[in-house]
Amino acid sequence: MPDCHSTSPLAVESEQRRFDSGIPNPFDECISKQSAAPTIYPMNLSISDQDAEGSSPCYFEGDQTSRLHMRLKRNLFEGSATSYTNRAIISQFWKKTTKKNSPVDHSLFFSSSNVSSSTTESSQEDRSSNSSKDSVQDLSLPPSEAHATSSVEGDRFFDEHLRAKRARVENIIRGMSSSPTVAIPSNELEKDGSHQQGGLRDQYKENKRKQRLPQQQQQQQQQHPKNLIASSFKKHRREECHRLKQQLQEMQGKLLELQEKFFQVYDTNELEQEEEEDLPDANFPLDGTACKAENDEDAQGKFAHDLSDVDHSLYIDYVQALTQDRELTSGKDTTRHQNTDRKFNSNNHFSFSLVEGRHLADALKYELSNAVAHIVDSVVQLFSVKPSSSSQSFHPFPPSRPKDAVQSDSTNLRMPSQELRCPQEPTIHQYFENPQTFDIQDQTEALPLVVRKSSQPSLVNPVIKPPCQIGHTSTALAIALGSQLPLNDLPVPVMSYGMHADIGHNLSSSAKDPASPESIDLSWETVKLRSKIAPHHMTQQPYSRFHQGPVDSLCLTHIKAECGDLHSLETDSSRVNYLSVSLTTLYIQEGLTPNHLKKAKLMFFYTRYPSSNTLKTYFPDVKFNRCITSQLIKWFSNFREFYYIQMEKSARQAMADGITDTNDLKVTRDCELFRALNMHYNKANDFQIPDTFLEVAEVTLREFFNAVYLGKDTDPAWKKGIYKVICKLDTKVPEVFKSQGCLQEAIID
DNA sequence: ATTTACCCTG
DNA sequence: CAGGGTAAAT
Repeated sequence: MPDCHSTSPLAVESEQRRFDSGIPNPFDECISKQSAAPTIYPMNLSISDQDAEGSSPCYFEGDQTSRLHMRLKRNLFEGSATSYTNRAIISQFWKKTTKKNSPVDHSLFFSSSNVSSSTTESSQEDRSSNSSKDSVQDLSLPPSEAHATSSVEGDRFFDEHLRAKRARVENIIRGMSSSPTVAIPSNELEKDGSHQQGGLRDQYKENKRKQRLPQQQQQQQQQHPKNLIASSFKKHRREECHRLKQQLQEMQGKLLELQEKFFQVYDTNELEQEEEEDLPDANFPLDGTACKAENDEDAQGKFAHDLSDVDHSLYIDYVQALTQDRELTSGKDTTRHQNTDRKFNSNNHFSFSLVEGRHLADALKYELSNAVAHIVDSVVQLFSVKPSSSSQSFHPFPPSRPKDAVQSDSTNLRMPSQELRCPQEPTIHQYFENPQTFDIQDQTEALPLVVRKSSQPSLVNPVIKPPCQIGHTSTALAIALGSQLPLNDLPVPVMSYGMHADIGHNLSSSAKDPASPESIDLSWETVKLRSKIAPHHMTQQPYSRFHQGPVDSLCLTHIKAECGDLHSLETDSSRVNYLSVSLTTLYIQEGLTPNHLKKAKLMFFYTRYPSSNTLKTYFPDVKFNRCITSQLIKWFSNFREFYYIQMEKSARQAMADGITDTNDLKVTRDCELFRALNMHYNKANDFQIPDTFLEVAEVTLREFFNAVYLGKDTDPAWKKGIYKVICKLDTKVPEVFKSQGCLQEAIID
């Protein structure tokens, strides 16, 4: 398969592209996703794709809180990375608390929200047939009564304020509930007698509503008097659902206007944002009652998407602000709390009482500490395990993940269940699945490659037990421990691949086909991209810590170059994430090893210009990516460099020796040139250099001799022609090199 | 604009 | 052997 020198680069590139396109690389897939949506989140707090999937049914059979939960989690993906940790934790907390006592949490988060309180009522009605009257009454209770368990000091300071605020909000709610266009199927709200033709409603109907509502809605409003709507809705609930939603939109619009009026103190900037949210919001909470009552799945699915994203972020911001407030003021500074409450009340449909906020803050702190403790325990457990011990003791991941990785291996890399998995894992599991095809020396030698350069692995005498005698995970652990590297110095560069692949690809996993061709070749661009991300985003990137490690150990030149500016990005905030990810990296440890280098050198006897495809064929145990490929190509480039230098030197020596006829130039196993080459490519002298290589060397030597003899060396590009000739002399590498035991077998030759 | 190869240095 | 600069190729 020799090809001329001039076309070799092209061939290499084209072959590589073909390979990349033909073989789906999970890593590349993840990279592409990541590049499309760079938000990151820690492994241990990662959210499954199912959770992120907006159409996941599990969130539609639940109550509004479940939907909100989903929306919150989705916001975690879509939001900025700056606060993802907190948000993820909050999401966890949310899930946990809503499972335990969702009704309470309803009121916890929504009790004082005019919008969501109706939702709460409806949810409770659906479940327990409680009258809305009772619910409203609950809402009317002061915080101290509504949450009798609260013992937080300083509640009294806010009772008056909160009571007044709640009273006003409830008044508005009642007014809204009694509106003729309210699409509440049940009569509870009407029965409770609390509905009034509120002056506020009329006021806004006259002043603002017509300006804000779409034309279509105004027409509908005129076409359907309140009684007609109520009756027709009862008779034809499903048929009227669409119209109902429009009416609910209208209600929502009025509600927003009421909020604006009610909290008119607040700036106009965020009001604009609210107006943008007008339409999506319109379908949400109030109509949740109607839709749930009529059991309209379509509407439910729509509603699940209609909770404004701003609500989530604002909610989280509110939680953060509330927590901060509490820590700063210890419940004494009422002004700050009031400001916080009012701010979020005005711009958000969420609302908290102080007591509720404190409950939430406490719960969040508890969950945070638990999460940290769990991670620390996992790490301690991991690194207290001895290499020879069982692997069962180390399972930083959900139990299904490694199993899944093993099962799927590299055969079906597009399985949705794998999208969250680090794409490097299959390789490790490949390793474990076929230990005989891997040389454990590869792994043990990989890390000290730079640390102790002098060590030369013996091809004939493998020292280390085959990995099949060692637990799988503990083998990986042994690799890490055997390297005698501190945790911080675990080999990094390849890991950063896995990490940044993990980091963001989930965000767009549903949006981008992982197998799409354009998503394959983006891995390296992603590395570059991430290296240029603003520091405040990088601070939470778990792999930033790794870059102080022995980067050279895995010889990933480009990563070293590209990510060099990440050295200064270590932050304590990444510690937890770093720990969790470092566990992952034990699995995805890979790279070119000294044995790979030795093998490449032996391959050089057959091919001087191997294509990337050839390299991939003959290094089946290497998880190829751009960096690995570049490294291998660079190796051969270095081989060629040395080779041609030796040739030129020998040719000049021959000319200095008075040789005039190229036929007198011979390359034998006894000559100086051969010894130099053998020393370089076959230092252990345990490989029988093929005769074809001697012939190639002889041709090369003659080419150099002729060039020098003819004085072509004055031309700066005088070697090009020689390269062109030599590249055609590549011969096929023996098949034995494809197998893992190739070194031993080849040596026997 | 990106990739690749060559060349040089350490 | 890796890193970096440069130029050529795509």
